[in-house]
Amino acid sequence: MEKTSIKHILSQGKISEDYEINAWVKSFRNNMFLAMNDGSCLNNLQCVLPTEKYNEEFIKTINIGCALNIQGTLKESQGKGQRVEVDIKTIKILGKADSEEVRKTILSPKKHSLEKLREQAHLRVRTNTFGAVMRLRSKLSFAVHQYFQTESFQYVTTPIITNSDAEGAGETFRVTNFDLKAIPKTDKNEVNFKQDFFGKPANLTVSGQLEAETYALGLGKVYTFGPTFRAENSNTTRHLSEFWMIEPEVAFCNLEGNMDLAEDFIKYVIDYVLEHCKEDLEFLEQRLIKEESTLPKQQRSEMSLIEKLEFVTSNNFKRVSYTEAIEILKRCKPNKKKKFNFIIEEWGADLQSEHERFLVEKHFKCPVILYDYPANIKAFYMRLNEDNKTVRAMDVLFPGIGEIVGGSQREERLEVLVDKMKTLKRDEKELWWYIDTRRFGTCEHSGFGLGFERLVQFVTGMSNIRDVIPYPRTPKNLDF
RNA sequence: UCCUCCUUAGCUCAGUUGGUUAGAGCAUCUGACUGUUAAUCAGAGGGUCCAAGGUUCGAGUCCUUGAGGAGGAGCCA
Repeated sequence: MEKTSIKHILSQGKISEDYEINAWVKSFRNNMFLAMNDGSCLNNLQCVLPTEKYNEEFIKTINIGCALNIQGTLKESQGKGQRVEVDIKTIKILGKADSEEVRKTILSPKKHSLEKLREQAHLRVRTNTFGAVMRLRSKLSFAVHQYFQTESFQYVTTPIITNSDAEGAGETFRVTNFDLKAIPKTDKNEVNFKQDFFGKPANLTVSGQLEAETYALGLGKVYTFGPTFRAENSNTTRHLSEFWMIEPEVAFCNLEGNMDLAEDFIKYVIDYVLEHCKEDLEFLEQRLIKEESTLPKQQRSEMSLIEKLEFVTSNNFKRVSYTEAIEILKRCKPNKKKKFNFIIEEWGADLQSEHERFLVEKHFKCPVILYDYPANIKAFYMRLNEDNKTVRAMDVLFPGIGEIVGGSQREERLEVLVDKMKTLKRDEKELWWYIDTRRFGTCEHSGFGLGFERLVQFVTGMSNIRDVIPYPRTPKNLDF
């Protein structure tokens, strides 16, 4: 007999046919009813044990958490909670789970806080919530590749170890082979990197953008999807030290095209999971409703999870220039009544998350793309506008999670780029290869970075980014 | 990194102005149960009160420091 996934049995199983499954026990009621789950889908398969055929000793070894092999016949369920169930013909215990030990873990059949589940991250994937989140994460990554591949983008893997920390995107983790107890020093008592593995300082990447740009200027349309490392001491529900980032980069494309791409891409992947992960989304939606039921009505979400996702895919993102945003913020109530911690007084102010949240959640009530920011608050590689004071930058802002995409049209003019690097004291020698591309057939090009975990957060409704990645890495946390 | 709050049984939490032997629900164990749905019913066991130091006749409770966690801010994706 061929082994079958529970997903297949529940969706396409035929009554009176025999099936074989390998799965874990989710609950065992009345010494008779086994709720089995193999991770292929949210729902369990009920398997009914003919109690008279097995002795007490054997039945006692079956516990929550056990891995079992079951063969049996599919039939209509006599009980009410499920459509079909399996009458067990043979049952084998593949892996035991001692109930005294199980009760100390989050496998024990009761409610557990998300913090407790995080402490047992190796077991939390066996819960309904994390099973749903991780299946959605998997489908979302597939949708990411599917979108770009059907749009004729080439997948590029940019280096994880880099020699540059000049990208300006954040603090880096150092990579070294040195014996930390005896670090070689120079005559001037500085670290002698010539003796390190690469012969120069090495870091984990904070962004594949600069490398991706060079590849776009050859392959035309490229995207990266890989791990990214930031050593900032950020302790928030939106930051990880190790996260996955998607960075498309397109030659012969201006900022408008970039915004179109970001919007189309996000809508595509959300549509994809709405179509392919309905069951898991419905479960997460119910979970959210239960979670919010303890809150006062004003703090509850106006839309359910699926309504929110459908709203995003069926409405245009509101595109607002930085200058327009400042005008709106200057005139808005919380600014006039000094409810903001940072009062907006004049053009040029950096927008704080309270301002972004006001625009997205209160003023426009839909995803917002802000563009054309003041040059002096943005990175060196962003293209300077004709006004000489703004750059072609854009941020996509989402309700609840803030900035989900940050991107720009890149500065393709050699002189302007080099001038900018001089002003901002960037090391031109280190980025010679990046500058070089502006010498040989330079062209208008654009791209953006999208934090994959923030996307998973938005789609699953999980409020903490640590709950949408298998093993979160954050300051002071490296437990698995 | 800054601000606020939290840390008591396997889990979630209560614990009065500092005062005998630290409680509850769930989970676990034992027993009952052939149609259960987080099964139910009866009984039992289970504690380094986060750590170190201090105040006190006496500290789960007060003070100091440290470690973790949560929320918010900054940085950002």
